[in-house]
Amino acid sequence: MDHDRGEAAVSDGAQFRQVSPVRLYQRIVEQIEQAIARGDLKPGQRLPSERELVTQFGASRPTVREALRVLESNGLVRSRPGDPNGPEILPFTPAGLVKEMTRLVQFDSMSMAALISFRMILDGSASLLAARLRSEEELASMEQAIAVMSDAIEVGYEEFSKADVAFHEVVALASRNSLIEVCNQVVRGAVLSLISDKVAHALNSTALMRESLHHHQEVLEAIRLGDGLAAARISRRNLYDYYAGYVPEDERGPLLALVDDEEA
Amino acid sequence: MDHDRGEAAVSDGAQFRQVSPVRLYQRIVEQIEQAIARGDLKPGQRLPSERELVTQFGASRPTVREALRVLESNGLVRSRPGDPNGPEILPFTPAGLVKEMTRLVQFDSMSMAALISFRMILDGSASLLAARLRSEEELASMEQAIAVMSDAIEVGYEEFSKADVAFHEVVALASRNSLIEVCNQVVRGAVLSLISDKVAHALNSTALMRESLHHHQEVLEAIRLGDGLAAARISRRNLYDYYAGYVPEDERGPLLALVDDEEA
DNA sequence: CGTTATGACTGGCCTGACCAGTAAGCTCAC
DNA sequence: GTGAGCTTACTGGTCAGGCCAGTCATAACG
Repeated sequence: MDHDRGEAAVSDGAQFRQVSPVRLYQRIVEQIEQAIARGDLKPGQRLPSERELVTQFGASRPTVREALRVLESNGLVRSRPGDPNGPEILPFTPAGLVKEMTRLVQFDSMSMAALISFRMILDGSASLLAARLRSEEELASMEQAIAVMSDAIEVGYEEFSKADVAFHEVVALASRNSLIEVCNQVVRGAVLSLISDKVAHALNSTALMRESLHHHQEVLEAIRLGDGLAAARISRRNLYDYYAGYVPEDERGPLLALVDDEEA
Repeated sequence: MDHDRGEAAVSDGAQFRQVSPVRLYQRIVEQIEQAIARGDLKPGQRLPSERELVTQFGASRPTVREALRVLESNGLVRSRPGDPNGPEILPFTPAGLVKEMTRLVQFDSMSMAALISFRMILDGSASLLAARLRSEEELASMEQAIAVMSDAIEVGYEEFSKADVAFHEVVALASRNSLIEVCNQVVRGAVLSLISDKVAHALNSTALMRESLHHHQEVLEAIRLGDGLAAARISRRNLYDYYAGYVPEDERGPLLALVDDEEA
């Protein structure tokens, strides 16, 4: 029989944290990360050379290198062979976020419906914010993107799709929210990569491209007028019309729930 | 004089991509990442031991280790010393995303306003979808979560906050969109970790908690009635009221743009 | 039959070395 | 003096081999 003698007293007492052995390379990563976060190391500045870091940290070169590889994969520094100035501190970019988001979408096996639903939300919100926050320059960029789309219809779907993406990028930019920008970009990429094979055939018709162009013009018009709700609604409906075909019928409920905004 | 002989012909011809030397360890990372993404390696499964990987990849141990450290820092695998089964494939967690976001905000490459704005969009959309898609069970869970919040007011902010999170989790779940769920969780985590120090003092008042509870009840009521637009609007406004104080006044424009939905 | 020792693994870390680059500084011809 | 070219002292990328402290399965032991 277990009498649980002794141990009980201990477990009743102080709270112990889970102790996990911290690798040496992690310590190094932390120190450099904090130095960057504190601003002691600014983008463009250089880290000491690997061999110099070895002496400063008191670790071996492989260990220091492991730390540098981790920092590098996180987009914080970059090492170039032969560079006498040592590894460079990189400016902050959302590249890491993009990578993580992409992983999320890839590994977590999102359903097509979830992706498109999310895209409708993001693009709709971007349109709404763009309608209310856009500058004249951004509006001009959108008009220009639309013009490019219009011209691209003659060239082919390849070009048209590029111009299409460009338009959405400008709208996302005008929303003044880098998170929307990043997420939209990732989700759009994921959706496109999932249907790229089918879409080339399905949409390679000037009629469909013209219709798509028209829809985009409607969004643009709403943005021009500053009518955020309309811009969002039209934007969502466009996406639904585009992509609903790629979603099994019994999974379209969540998509429709985002379209029927006119509640009446 | 430069006559640009020869080179011109080349640069006029084929398009060359920027060539960047790919490190050996990156190749290894890619291969393992893809194997996981493809599903060849599932969470819980084990990688061969480092020495075994050395022979399989034909690289040296330091190189293989660099690859493993990168994968480990990305939360894909975990190595335990002495484990005879080799490194373990981990299930996906959004922890990396949270880290990335907080980093971006800390390094000033993303504004707090963007984070909160995004949270308003996500939570609003989740509420909207929940109002239109929720089952009776989910509605009951929400009511229960609200009840817990109500009780927690007496206990303290710690408990209240937990119940608060639980409510939002249920709403996100009811939106039937795992992307919303995860992103919402990530953004919420990032926001909380960034203001955790201030919030404990600011909100530790039963009056404020009561007000918050009341707001949540309003959202719940809208969800019960199936009024998606109202649920979304109230949800966004609540978040604004909560968090606007943490955003500099001159950056609140984008937030207000998400609140003023009643358009005249 | 339970317990304990043993040995064959594991990953963490180190030393020392070689190579292919880079760029600064030097030399030397002009 | 000044510019072009070479030398050299670095850089990071990679490797081979080794030591240590853990872990775990198994075999020997009580």
